[in-house]
Amino acid sequence: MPKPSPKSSGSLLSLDRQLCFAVYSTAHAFARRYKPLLDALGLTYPQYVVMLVLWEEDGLTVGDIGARLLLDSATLTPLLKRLEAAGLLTRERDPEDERRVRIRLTDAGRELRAKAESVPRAIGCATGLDLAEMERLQGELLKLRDALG
Amino acid sequence: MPKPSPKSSGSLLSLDRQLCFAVYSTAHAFARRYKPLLDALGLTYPQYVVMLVLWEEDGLTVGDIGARLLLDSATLTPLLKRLEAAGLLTRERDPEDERRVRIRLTDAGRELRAKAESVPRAIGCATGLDLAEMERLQGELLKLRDALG
DNA sequence: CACTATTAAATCGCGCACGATCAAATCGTG
DNA sequence: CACGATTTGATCGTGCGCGATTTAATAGTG
Repeated sequence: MPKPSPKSSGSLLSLDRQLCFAVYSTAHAFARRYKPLLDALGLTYPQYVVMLVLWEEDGLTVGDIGARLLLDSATLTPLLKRLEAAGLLTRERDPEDERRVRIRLTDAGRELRAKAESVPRAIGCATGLDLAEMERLQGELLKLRDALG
Repeated sequence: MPKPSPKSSGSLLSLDRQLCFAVYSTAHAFARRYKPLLDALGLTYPQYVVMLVLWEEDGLTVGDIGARLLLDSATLTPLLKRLEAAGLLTRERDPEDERRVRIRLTDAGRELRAKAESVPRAIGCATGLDLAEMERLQGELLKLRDALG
C-alpha cells in the first residue's frame, strides 16, 4: 500500500495546499491593513503604489509606471485621472513624442510624501516580522513572481 | 556620520522595500498563470477557489464559503449566481433557517473536478519550487496573513 | 516620399472586492 | 407573546485589473 503523505490529507486540489490561495488571501489581508492608513492620505492601495513610484522618480510616462508595477494603461489611465482630479499630479503629452503622456507630481503630490512616511513602519509592526525576515520573504516572493511571469 | 544601510539605498518608502508590493504583484502573476488553464474550465480564479471549497465540502451556506475564503456576500452572491447560470451549482434557501442559502454542486459541477485535477501540478511546475519549498513558503504566508488579520 | 508596421495611450466590457445599507428571518428577554 | 437586537444574504456604488479594440503618432521600408 502507498505510504500516506505526512501532511494535509486531501488531494492536490485541496484549498489548504494551494500556494496561490495563500498569496491571494495575504494580498487581501495587506489591503485591509493598509486601508485605514491610506484613507488618512486619501489614497487607495494601487494609488499609493503609483505615488511610491513617482516619489522615487518624477516625470515618468504611463508606460514607465506600468513597467515598474506590471500594470497596463487600461488600469493606469483611469487611476491617474483620479489622482489628477485629486490634485496630486498632472498628465500631459510629451512634446518630444506625442504618443507618450508624462506624469508629474504637483506640490500637493510631493507634500503628501511626508504624511506617507509613517505608513511602512506601521505596517511592518503589524506583520510581526523583523526587517531581515521581511526582506528574505520579499526576496522569495519576487523570485517566485519572476518564475511565474 | 550614520552608517549606510547595506542593502537598498532608498528610504522605507521605496517600492523595492515593500513586502506588500511583492505579495500584491505575485498574486497578479499567479492570476495570469492560472488564466489559460482556468479558461479551459470556464472559470475565473475566484470562481475556481469557490469550486475548490465545494469539492471539499458540498452544501455549505454563503457565509460558510465566505468564512473559508475571507470574502463577504457582496462578492460571493454575484459570483455564485454566475456559477449557477453556468450550471455548476444550485442556490436555495435552507428550510431550517430561511436566512441561509445553501450552495450545492450539480452533476456538472462535480464532473468539472476531474478536469481541474491537472491544474495544481501545472502551476506547481511553473513556480520552479519543489513541494517542500512551496509548503514552507505557504506556511509563512498564512502566518503573515493571520498576523495581519 | 508614400505606405505599412509598430508603439503609446485611451476606451469598453466584465468580473472581482469591499464599504455601506437594506430586508427578512430568527433569537432573546421581559 | 411582543418587540428590539442580531444574523444572513442581497443590493448599490466605487475602484481596480485585464482582454480586446481603437486612435493617434512615430518609425521603418521600398
